[in-house]
Amino acid sequence: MVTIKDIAKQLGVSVSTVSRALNNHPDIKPETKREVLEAMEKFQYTPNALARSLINKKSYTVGLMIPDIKDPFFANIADGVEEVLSDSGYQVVYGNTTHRLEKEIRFLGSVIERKMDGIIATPDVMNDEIVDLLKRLEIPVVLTRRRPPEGLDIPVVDVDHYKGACTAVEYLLSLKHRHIGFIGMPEYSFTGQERYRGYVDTLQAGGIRPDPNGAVFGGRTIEDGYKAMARLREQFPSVSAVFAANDMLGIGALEWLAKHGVKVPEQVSVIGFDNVEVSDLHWIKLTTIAQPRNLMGRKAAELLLAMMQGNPVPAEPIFLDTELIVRNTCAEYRPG
Amino acid sequence: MVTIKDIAKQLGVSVSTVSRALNNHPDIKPETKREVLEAMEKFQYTPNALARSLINKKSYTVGLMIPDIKDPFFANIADGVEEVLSDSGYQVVYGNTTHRLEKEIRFLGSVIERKMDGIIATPDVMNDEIVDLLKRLEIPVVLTRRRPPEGLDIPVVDVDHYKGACTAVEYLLSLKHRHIGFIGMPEYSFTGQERYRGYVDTLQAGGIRPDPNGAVFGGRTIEDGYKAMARLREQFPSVSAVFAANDMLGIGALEWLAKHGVKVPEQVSVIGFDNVEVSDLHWIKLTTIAQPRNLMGRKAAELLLAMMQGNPVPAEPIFLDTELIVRNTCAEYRPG
DNA sequence: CTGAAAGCGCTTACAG
DNA sequence: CTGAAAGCGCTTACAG
Repeated sequence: MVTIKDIAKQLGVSVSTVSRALNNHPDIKPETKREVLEAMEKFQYTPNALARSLINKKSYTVGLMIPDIKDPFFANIADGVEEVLSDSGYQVVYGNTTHRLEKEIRFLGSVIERKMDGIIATPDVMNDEIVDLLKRLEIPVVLTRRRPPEGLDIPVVDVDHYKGACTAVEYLLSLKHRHIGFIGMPEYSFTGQERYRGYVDTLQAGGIRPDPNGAVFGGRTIEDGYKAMARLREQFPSVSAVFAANDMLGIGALEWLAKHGVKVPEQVSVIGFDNVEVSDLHWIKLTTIAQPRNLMGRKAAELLLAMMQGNPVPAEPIFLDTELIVRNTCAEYRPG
Repeated sequence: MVTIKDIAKQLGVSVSTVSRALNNHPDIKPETKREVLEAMEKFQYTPNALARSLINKKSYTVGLMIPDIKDPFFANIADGVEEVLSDSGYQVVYGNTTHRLEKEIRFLGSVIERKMDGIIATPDVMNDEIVDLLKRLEIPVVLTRRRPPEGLDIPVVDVDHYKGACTAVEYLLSLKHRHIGFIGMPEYSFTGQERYRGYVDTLQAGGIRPDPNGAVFGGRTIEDGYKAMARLREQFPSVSAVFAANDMLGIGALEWLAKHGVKVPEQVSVIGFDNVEVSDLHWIKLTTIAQPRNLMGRKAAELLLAMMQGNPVPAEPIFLDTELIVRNTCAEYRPG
């Protein structure tokens, strides 16, 4: 491996001079600089980033902690993050934690040891241990998809789940539906709660008292949605439209309806949330609420960039707008 | 930030002693070691990995260069890679190159500068520039999904596309189909060629001369498959089964057939390749050839690990077996 | 403009 | 068992 010293020796100059050429320092004769640069080229010199970071106290490295890289949602965020960060000369180091606390802890340790300059994180769950570690980090942190606990002012970028849910239900209302069911995620899920809250509030704003039998909770998968739809039809037979808290649930509902000969959207309308790739498939064409996934990543990265440059942390969470994507699974209510 | 020096000062010992405690060096009194470790705990000392790497010439960092993290295929490989590497104490640094040569070059530069210990790479295309850079790396490299040029013995792990294609066509043959069409990827695609080769050879082995009108090439997407199916039916009207070189093409074909009232599998059978998530959807249930994606990542990582420990490079590429996944889109040939 | 020296945070012979 | 010293590859005052 060729170092700054080798180049210096070759040229009979000091390492300081070589370093100055490398760093575009003004205090160097253009002539000398040219010679050094040529020698570097010739000997295929590449600077050692580790040594540089050690001195500069800046590693140009950023951590990105996500629960599951296989989930297209996070893959898209990652893509957005990388887009802006790598253009600014940062290397992003992924921490794919597979929803395991132990992996999160390990990664956070790595972030400290490797002197990363900042981190964008979506902890699987925001428990005390994680919060504690996050506090100890001493570097800029931005949270995606999660809220910091009271008192800790870590900036956040997320989608406005509540508003998105309102949009979905308003759409159903505008289609004259009155018996609107809800298929939800597990009750402990924060995003699930927000979407449910949007559902309830919008119903009430529309003068409808939410039927206690109108909502079923408990999952995230197609299979969960399938079962939930079965349950919903049973306990809330008048249901003419359903708001599924995510697309997978919606697709599961669609599947149940298809298998049981219930026509969508003629007999039952379905709207989802997320705008997952699959939802646009010919056979599905699920009307849904799109989240700006790539944008979320970009925003988080821009925020982090600003913080790493010493700008103040925004006091308020950044909530990104969702978008209603009308496809084929919702229609105007027709009695009977 | 607390360093080894701070700990030493606190305890009135030398930095060597602290270092020895940190590294489980045998030459240290257990008593002393305990004290040092306690002090580290107390002052929340974390070693500086940059400084360590600089001396040890080992960064415990591995590069993973992939064309698109949003592609579930690569996300799954990445997951497999991370599974084994992070368990061995390595941090994996993703290089998401979005199919851009310039990003690949930049990432490879980063790999050198940051003194990564090895790299697993899927270059978008294997051109001279990339090959050149790969050669200059001086660290273990393993290729996934790509072949090294003649003469360069970089180890490879990939799926056996040829054999997978043979399996697919043999299955169709076993179903008594004789007029088997092929919907292919762009002709320059290596995997596309391999799968086409499997198609042609298996047909011939079955005593069927491939009809020149039986194959159409040109894409990878659902839309491409849709158009290709239209073309195939036109130029090869007797087609009773089609082998689509990937699932997206297969799904596109399915879509065309559905829209044109051609019953699958009663009138036309379709088999894909990849076993993409979507292919298992209720409405699709595409019979296909599964690639062991996670396993590919794991194998590549294990290989790299072995190489980083100084083991010799395997001379032959590692080809992983595919698996026929029978679902609902293929049936026995029925004339008429 | 240039070089010698100190230092970033650590490890590792070497001497005791 | 312990410490002083050299060194990993670089940067940056400081002096000239």
